[in-house]
Amino acid sequence: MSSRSETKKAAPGLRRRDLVEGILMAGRENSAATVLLHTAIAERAGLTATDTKTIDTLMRLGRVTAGEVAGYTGLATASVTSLLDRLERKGLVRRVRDAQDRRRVMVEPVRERLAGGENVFGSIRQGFASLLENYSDEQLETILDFMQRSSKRAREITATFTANPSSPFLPSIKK
Amino acid sequence: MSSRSETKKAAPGLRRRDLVEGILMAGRENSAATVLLHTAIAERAGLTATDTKTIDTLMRLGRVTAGEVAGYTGLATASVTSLLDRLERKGLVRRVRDAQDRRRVMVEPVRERLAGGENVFGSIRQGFASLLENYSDEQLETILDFMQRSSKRAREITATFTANPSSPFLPSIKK
DNA sequence: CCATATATCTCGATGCACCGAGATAATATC
DNA sequence: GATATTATCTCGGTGCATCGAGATATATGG
Repeated sequence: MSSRSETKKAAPGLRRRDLVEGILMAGRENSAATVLLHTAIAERAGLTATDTKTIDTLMRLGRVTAGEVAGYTGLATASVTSLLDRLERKGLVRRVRDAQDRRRVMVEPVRERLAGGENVFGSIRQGFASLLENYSDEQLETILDFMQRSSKRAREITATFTANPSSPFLPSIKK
Repeated sequence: MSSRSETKKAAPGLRRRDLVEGILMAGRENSAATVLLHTAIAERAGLTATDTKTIDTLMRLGRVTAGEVAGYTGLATASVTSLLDRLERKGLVRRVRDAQDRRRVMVEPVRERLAGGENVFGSIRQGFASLLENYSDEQLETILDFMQRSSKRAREITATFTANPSSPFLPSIKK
């Protein structure tokens, strides 16, 4: 793509400023590609953005109440009911009545269904795993460290958005 | 963070397997965080998934026709019209009649509006840029190389989905 | 137990992205 | 220069996620 100082492998010899610039650009590129991939997967499975967001949350947290789902998604409880209906009908989550407080409905992900090696996620995993063969152990450590810091930072930035509803976005967006 | 066994080459195969495993896990984590961030941004700006997808395409390709937007998004032309109406009303894209073929409408991104340093994207960039100060030049080269390969791979996988409508996804998804 | 609070669900209504079919305007073909 | 083709738009309609208000069931406190 951007063939400045067309060196072949990574980019040896680039000055640090160029490296930083390149990584930031690659980061945007990577974000866009990630979103497109997720969108394609969701579309294939007939899931809305809210559906996948909920599934991601459940995969992270395990088992939460329906009310907590409302909190995480920002939906009205009526909407959560139909959201969970959708997901349960597809076999992606399970509703379990809480034994302690039987008003509550616990929601849990059906992990076999979501992370099994025989579905898309398995083949995607394989696709990315093969990329890693090109790197030394030290390099893998660097990559791992960066990815962990990077997603932590992404979550921090996301939090500033969702927490502070009046933070600036695009200048004067018209509805 | 990774203050685990500082053994250097004790069990090379095993250690490496852990690294690979960790990176794959961090990758999922990172994907989820990225999607959440994008969703939060889009929501804040009142953009749908199709809107952001279109904007990403325009940022990549520059200027395309309305018909090409239909191709990239998979929308009917009627839907593209209202999609472009939405985006134009917000000042994010511009419609320009093609001088050569005046039936055609060229669509171009309003880059000042989308990538200016004073909006969210600028502050997000800043947030990620500061992460990079922790690494040596060699490490940055590794990170850059990996990110480039990674997004290339993501696009390849996405292509297999959109190209091959009957490839397997989740086992027996019920509508 | 009775009153009140809490968690989820049901129901009817609404908004909005999307679609198909036809209209409009410019271009290409003969 | 009549006809077919292409690119976009207009219009009416549809599906679906979401919502508010009220219903139902359970829990808690006096």
